[in-house]
Amino acid sequence: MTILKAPLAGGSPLLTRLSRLTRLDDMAVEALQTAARDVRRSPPRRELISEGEPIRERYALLAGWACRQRILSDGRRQILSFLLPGDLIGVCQHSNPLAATTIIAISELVTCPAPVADPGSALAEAYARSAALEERYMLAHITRLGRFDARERLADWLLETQQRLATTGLSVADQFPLPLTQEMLADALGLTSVHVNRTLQAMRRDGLLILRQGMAFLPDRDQLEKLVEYKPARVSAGGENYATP
Amino acid sequence: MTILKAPLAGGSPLLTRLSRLTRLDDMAVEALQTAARDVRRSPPRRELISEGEPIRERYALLAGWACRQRILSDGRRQILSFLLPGDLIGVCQHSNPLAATTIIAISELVTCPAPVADPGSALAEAYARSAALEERYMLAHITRLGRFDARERLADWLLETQQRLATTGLSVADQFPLPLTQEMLADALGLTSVHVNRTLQAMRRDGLLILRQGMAFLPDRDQLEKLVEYKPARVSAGGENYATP
DNA sequence: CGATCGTTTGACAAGGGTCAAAATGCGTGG
DNA sequence: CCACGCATTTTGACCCTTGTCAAACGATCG
Repeated sequence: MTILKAPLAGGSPLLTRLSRLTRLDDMAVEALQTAARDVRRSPPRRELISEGEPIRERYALLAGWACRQRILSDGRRQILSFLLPGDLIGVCQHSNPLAATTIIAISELVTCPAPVADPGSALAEAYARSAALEERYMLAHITRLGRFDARERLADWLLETQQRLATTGLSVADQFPLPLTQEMLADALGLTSVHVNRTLQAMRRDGLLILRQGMAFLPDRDQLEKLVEYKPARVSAGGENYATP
Repeated sequence: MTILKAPLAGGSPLLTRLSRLTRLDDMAVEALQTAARDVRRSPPRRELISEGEPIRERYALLAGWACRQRILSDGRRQILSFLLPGDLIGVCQHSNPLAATTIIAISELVTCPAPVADPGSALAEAYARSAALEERYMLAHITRLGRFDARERLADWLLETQQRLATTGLSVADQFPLPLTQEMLADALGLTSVHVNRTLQAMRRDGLLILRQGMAFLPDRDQLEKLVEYKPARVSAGGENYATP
């Protein structure tokens, strides 16, 4: 039966991810599948949303990486978060929203419109949980930047990212694509690219990380998790992972 | 007439704040006023919500300061945000929510239950905008921690906090209560208390800040704003400040 | 008046930043 | 297939911001 494997293998990563957050009904599934047929592409560096502008469209990211960032007048940049396949872009609960941050494509992207969710629908619940998860990631990022040293920041971020990708089947056996430059990592983790470079080297020496050809592999997950007391993000009581029995 | 001054002077800071985020209808105002009659108090250090626990009750903070925090096993603490009068606590869009962080009282608190908002109501819109604002503050905090040095962190945080307090009339003429120890500031800003102390002293020497008896005063707002390119948070297009004509 | 908490100070250490250059990788076009 | 140009990674030397440790000082409170 393909039904069991579909969400992870060929299906839309959006559907896969949302169905792990709450039980989706047929209406939601159909809306998501319909939406996923109307894809569009964006090249790297394209600005999807600009800070301060009204948000017109709500997308879902189907393939590729993007990031939310803020740039200071003297050139300093902070990457606030990365957007991975299955993530929502610009989905928001109130009227006339203004974009909180600029969002730009890192790799080539495939997006589709995010279906509108009626209040009270299963889809609305999924969106709300997705937003709650996003909040977790922001809180984790604050802790990383405020209280972790360079090695801890990298370890924690790698674990989180691996896990996010695993949710949509994009990471298998602690291996996953990492299409970032060390400078982007630095801008996300509040470091300089020189220091990221040195820290990554040290981690490779210590057998915590293997990088090659844009792929990352975590050979010693336990060690990494111990280093930062890693706990996967959970958003609601007694009900996640609805997709996989 | 007291009606005009009420929201700022004696009225509930929650009502004041929400009415600045969207136009509240009579139903919303009444719900908020009714809720504000059912107050309860919490002493300093009381844990209002514990990380990972199911969220039972939704409060609004009417008086006093609280904070969201995370503590690491080796004792390091990160304060994720401060909660000020008028802020919501535990208000959340999805079912069976788990608390993302611990919330503890800093000073003695006065809280009331937060009225439930029907989907589509003015109150729901206000809650959504309030949540969006909270997101702005988190994003600002990420940038502070990732890319600002100690003086910039303090300047930016002081400006933001002053402005949040001004929204509910708790800061007048760039003066406001600051019931924090330097250690709490350090835990929020990703520094040590020793360094916060030295940075504050330097800022006082430079005429950027005056502290006495738990009050802060910003004598040179322009200078501070220039230092960090400060921009007040806005959440929606063409519609804030509904309360003050 | 001691106890306790918070602030202030000093001496020193270290993690991480800066600057600059070299090495490596990679896509493109000849 | 090679050569070139560009982006990225790597390295080295040096410096500075911030952290650490410890003690003194100051307020507040039973």
